[in-house]
Amino acid sequence: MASNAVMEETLQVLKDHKLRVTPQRHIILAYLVSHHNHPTVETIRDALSKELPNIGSSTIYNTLNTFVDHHLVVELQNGDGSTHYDYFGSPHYHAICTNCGRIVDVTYPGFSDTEKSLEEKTAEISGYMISGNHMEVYGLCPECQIKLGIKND
Amino acid sequence: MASNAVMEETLQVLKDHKLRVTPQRHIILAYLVSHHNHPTVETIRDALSKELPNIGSSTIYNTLNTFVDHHLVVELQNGDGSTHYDYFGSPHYHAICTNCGRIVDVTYPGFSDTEKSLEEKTAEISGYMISGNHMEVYGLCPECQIKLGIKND
DNA sequence: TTATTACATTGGAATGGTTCTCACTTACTA
DNA sequence: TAGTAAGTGAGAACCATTCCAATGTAATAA
Repeated sequence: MASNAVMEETLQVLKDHKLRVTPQRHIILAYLVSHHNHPTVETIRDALSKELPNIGSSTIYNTLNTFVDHHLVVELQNGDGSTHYDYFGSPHYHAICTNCGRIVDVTYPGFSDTEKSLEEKTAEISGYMISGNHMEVYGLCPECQIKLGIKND
Repeated sequence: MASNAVMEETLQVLKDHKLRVTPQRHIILAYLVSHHNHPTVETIRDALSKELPNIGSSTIYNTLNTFVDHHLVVELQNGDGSTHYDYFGSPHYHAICTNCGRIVDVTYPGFSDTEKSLEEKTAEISGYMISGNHMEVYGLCPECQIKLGIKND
C-alpha cells in the first residue's frame, strides 16, 4: 500500500494532466510511483488484488495506455512476450538482461546531455520534430554472469 | 530481386555465421540487405511471393529470429502491433514517427562514441556485461508535420 | 557420388497478450 | 444535485507469434 505522501503526489499528477481521478487510476499510479519493479499488467493485477479485487484487465491496459500517452509511464519489452511498464519520474534508461530479462534503471551525471545531443542531431539529420527517446542497453546481469560461470570475455 | 553482388555478399554472411544456407534464408537476408524499409513478416512474405511462393510464416519468423540471435538483424516496434526488422550492417539508430509509424535510419560522425560511452557507463554502474544497445528517437516525421499543420512548437 | 543425419521448412493448430464491445457506473461541471 | 461525458468490468474477439509433427534438404564424410 502506498504512503499518504505518494497518494497526495499522484493525485496532483493526475490533476495536473487533467485526467479524471478514479480509484483505479489513482491506485495504479501510486503503485508505479512507489515500486521500481517494471511490472506487467498481470503483476499489477496481482499486487493490487487487495485494493482492487474486481478490476478488469481492460481497465489496467486502458489506464497504462493513458499514462503512456501522457508520458507518465514508458513501455518496455524484455523478450518475455509481455509489456512491462515503468513510471518515468526522472530521466533514466534501462539495462535489460538477455538471459533472465531483469530490468534495472540506470542514469549518471551527464546523461541528460547525451540525450539532448542525440535528439538535436536526430532533428537536424532527419527533419523529425522530436518528442522523446528510448535508450536500452543489453547484457548479462551480475547474477546471470555468475550463474553461467562467466567472468570475462 | 537482389543483385548478384548482394547474393554473393549474403551467402558469405551466412557462411561466416555458420548458418545452414537454405534458399529461404539466403533470399530473406538478401531482401533485408538491399531494402531499408523496415519490413514486417507480412511485408517480406508479400515482397518475396514471386521467389518463394510457398514459404510459411513460421519459416520467416524462424529465419528472422535466427538472424536476430546472430545480431545480423534488429527488431523494431513502431506501435502498429507487429514487429519490424532491419538489417544491421553498420551502426545506426532509428527515428520513429509517433503519428504514422514511419521509421528512418539515422547516424552521424561520433555516434559510435556516444554508443560506446553509454555502454561503458552502463557497465560501470549496473555491473552488467554489455552486449549491445538500442536507441530510438520519437517525433513527427516531416510529412506528418505538414499533414497536421504544424510548423513550430 | 551417395548415404547419413541433423537441421530447416510447412501448414495448421494452439497460445496468449492486447483490444474491442457494450451495459453499467461514476467523476466532473454548472 | 442533475446531467453527461467518460471510465469500468466481463467476456468475446483479434491477431501476431509460437508450437508441433511430418516432410524435405543442406552439409559431411566415406
